[in-house]
Amino acid sequence: MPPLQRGALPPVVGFIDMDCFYVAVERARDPRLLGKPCAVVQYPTGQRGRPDLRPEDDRWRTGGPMGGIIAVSYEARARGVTRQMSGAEAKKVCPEVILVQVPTAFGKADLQIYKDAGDAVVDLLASRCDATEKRSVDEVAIDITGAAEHLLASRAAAELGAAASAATHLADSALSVDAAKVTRSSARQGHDKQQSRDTSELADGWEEVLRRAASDPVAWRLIAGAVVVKELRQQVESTLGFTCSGGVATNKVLAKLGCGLHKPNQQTLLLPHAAPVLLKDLPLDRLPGLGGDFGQAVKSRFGVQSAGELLQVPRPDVLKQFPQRGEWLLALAAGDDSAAEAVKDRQLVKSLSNGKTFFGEKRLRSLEEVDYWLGELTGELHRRYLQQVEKHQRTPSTLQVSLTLDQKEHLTRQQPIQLGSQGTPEQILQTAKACARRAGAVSGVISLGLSLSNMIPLEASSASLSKFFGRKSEGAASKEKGEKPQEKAKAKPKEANLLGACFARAADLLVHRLNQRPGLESCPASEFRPAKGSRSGRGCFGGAPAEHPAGDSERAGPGAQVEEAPL
DNA sequence: ATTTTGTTGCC
DNA sequence: GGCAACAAA
Ligand SMILES: Nc1ncnc2c1ncn2[C@H]1C[C@H](O)[C@@H](COP(=O)(O)OP(=O)(O)OP(=O)(O)O)O1
Ligand SMILES: [Mg+2]
Ligand SMILES: [Mg+2]
Repeated sequence: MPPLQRGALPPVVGFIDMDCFYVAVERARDPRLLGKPCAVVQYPTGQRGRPDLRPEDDRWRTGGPMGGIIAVSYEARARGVTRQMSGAEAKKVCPEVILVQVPTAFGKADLQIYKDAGDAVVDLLASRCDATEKRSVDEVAIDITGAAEHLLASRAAAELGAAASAATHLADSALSVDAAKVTRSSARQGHDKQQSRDTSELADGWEEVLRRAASDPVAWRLIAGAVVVKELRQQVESTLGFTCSGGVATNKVLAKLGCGLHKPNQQTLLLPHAAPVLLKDLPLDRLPGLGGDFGQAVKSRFGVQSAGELLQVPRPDVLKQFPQRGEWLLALAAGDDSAAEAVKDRQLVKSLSNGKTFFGEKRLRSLEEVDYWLGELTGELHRRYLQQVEKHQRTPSTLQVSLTLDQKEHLTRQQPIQLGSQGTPEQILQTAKACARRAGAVSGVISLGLSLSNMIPLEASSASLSKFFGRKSEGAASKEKGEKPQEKAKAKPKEANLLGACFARAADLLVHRLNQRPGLESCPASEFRPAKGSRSGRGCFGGAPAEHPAGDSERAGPGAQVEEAPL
């Protein structure tokens, strides 16, 4: 990997998470919400033929059913409002709370305004980053090694130190370590440990850090990274009007962990020496991949609660209980770089999906009803598909239908679809119906979902290809957003697959080398199987397999699927 | 009684 | 390539 070869030094990784994001998007549209306790709700978007609520309509909810809360302002959090509450419950604990309903289109929630806002953040960040990875609608991981090194070379050390320390929490400060002790569920709600931002706390520890960093190149680059993140956050706020929190560390896991320690509108630097301090009492479920059944199994298997406790378990015991993932697990609990994937350069989503659930009485009882809702879902997805063609010159090649039937059975059916640049809703609907028929969707349908995936570039113009190669291999800020270079789609009946076929292999290798590193990485779910019937409160829409990562030889791999020993 | 997106294992 | 399961925001 020519451009970013940095010898043995680890990269400088930043992580950005927007503050109460959907609320922030609504506040940017309607400043009356600024400073007020408010929340965004999804009204149970049910019946056929109800008028849609467009983004520009008055969407404040005052009476009737209030829907479920999906985002909460910090003012409302302080008064006890939480996600997952119903609007009515929120009104009980906080009568002043303003509830804004998400727009609807095609008879269902329409999240487009939030997606657009999230994309704008990614675009802005990408201007200064070596790699920009969209992690969710409101999160971005960034490789800022280049920008940090540039600052180191162009600004005086004292100036950098002053700028970083004035704006950045240290992850091993007393306040940070306290913030790390709360479990995932309480951390998500926001708590006082995260919020106090007086300067005496910020100063805590910085003097010594700056002294020691003089002879520590890794630390110095990270400190410069904190300045980069500070500037990027400022730019996001002034350009887009959203505040966010930031984290800086040598890998994605730690950067994200740091990011979550102080919110809203704050940032945290997690230097290598702080990792053990922070992880010692960190509840295991705060680590990525351990927030679900697997994390619970790890906890109960060893009788541990924190990452520090897990590290006390004799290594052979861990490896015996979790042969495939034991090494990864221990590296993760230690905050080791080898447990985290490199920051990928992917600025766009890999799939477009939507879905709707039909509870109880609303269960779909006939083929006619199923087809009606497939039509509504198709309408929305087609609109989004056209947007991808226009804005990003790419088209999906797989359609997946997912549905839940009466007895909780969940099924998916997929098939290739050729939409090119001018696909029609009818084309999507016909394919969707075919999939639904194969799945046996006739009556007792509790949920329906559609997904378009396997995005491929439209138009194998030599321009788009050489752009891809040229920019990437020079390593300079590439504006490519991460589509698969192999397999070009025909924009029109013409344009065959010539260049695409020629370059597919080389492009694949190149992308792979830029995006992947060897090592432990990844956090799958083998070696742990949930109890038989234990699939109760989970989501309905199985996502679409977006694409194959063209797996590099040695993963923790399939082959030896090992059942965990019973308790 | 939510709606998305991404990953991995297995065939 | 197709499908199920899991994890996350
Ligand atoms: N379970 C969910 N269902 C639907 N939408 C969700 C869910 N979780 C999160 N979202 C949406 C709404 C959020 O504003 C947005 C970003 O999530 P997240 O970062 O976890 O919280 P947040 O941005 O609202 O607050 P915070 O300031 O704590 O980050 O994604
Ligand atoms: Mg957020
Ligand atoms: Mg988030």
